Amino acid sequence: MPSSPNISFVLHDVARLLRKRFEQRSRASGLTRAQWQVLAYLSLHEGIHQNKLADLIEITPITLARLLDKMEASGFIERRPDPADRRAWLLYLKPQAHPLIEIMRGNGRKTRDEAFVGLSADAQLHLLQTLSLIKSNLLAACAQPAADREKTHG
Amino acid sequence: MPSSPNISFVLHDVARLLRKRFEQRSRASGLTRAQWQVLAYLSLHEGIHQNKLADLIEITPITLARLLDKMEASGFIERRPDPADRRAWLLYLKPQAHPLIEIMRGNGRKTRDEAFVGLSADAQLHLLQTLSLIKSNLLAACAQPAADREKTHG
DNA sequence: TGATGATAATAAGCATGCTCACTAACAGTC
DNA sequence: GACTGTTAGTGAGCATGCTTATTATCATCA
Repeated sequence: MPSSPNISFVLHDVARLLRKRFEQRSRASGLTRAQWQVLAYLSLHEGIHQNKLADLIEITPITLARLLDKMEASGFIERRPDPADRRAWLLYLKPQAHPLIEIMRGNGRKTRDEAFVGLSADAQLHLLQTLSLIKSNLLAACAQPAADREKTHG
Repeated sequence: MPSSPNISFVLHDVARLLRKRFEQRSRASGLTRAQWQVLAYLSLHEGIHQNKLADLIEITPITLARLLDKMEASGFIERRPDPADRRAWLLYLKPQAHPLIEIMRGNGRKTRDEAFVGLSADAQLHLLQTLSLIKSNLLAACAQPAADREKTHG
């Protein structure tokens, strides 16, 4: 990066490359990385509302809705009306999604194995903890007004 | 993440949140994170070809071309014909881009400060080195055929 | 000089993420 | 029962990234 390599830019690059590699590997399955993430969370929370699932994944409800549209069309998931609330849907996996879960989990593992060559298990754990800390810092920051004129002179 | 939080997903989340926070802060400037990255690299390599700049940033040439279209329309950069090659452009900053560089650098610094609360300078350096290693692993991996059927049974 | 292949840039089309705006339904309250 | 505010989901439109394909030009070799 400019002057010294900027940690934010490198982090972005790593995220982009992880996605790219995962999708190179998963092209045949019909699932993208984002869709796989939805499936992974949903498999642990069947019957959830779109809203709550979006909260879990930490994306906006509309972003999730678009993903679900595609996954429903592909036959991976199912929206059932919520008998208690006519506005809402309950989300379920379709049977054909189940075998994919193991395959995609394997693809994720292979991709991580490639990415983490030269990193000990300890180093990986440490990285995960560091990233989790940064994530919670950012979640807190994003919730604040922010504004770009906070002590611009300081 | 499913079972144990998955390091790839967390990494993705962090990248997304970094971008989101940076753009919350920079909305007034007219530059997005990606455009700022282009500007930052370009400021160190004026007169470069689009091709070479895309290589530096490690995005595809078409992705860069779209960014440059917008930045040219906004008056931040300039494409000049290469007298030695009628296919190519030479890229230059426009004068009004220069003051933005310092502002955006400040925004980046503020965003990182928020993100890295609780991380020592040593820890940040360590993180940068770890991410750089992962990035080079992934760059190498992405260049390989990959295929999703490499010892699926193993 | 003319064919062959490589290279610079762009076009088309998809995926994922956002903000902002909207509809429909719910939950209270008067 | 009507009014108000909140909530679930979606539509429109933008930004960034990719793959694949196309055009124009260059570079080489016969």
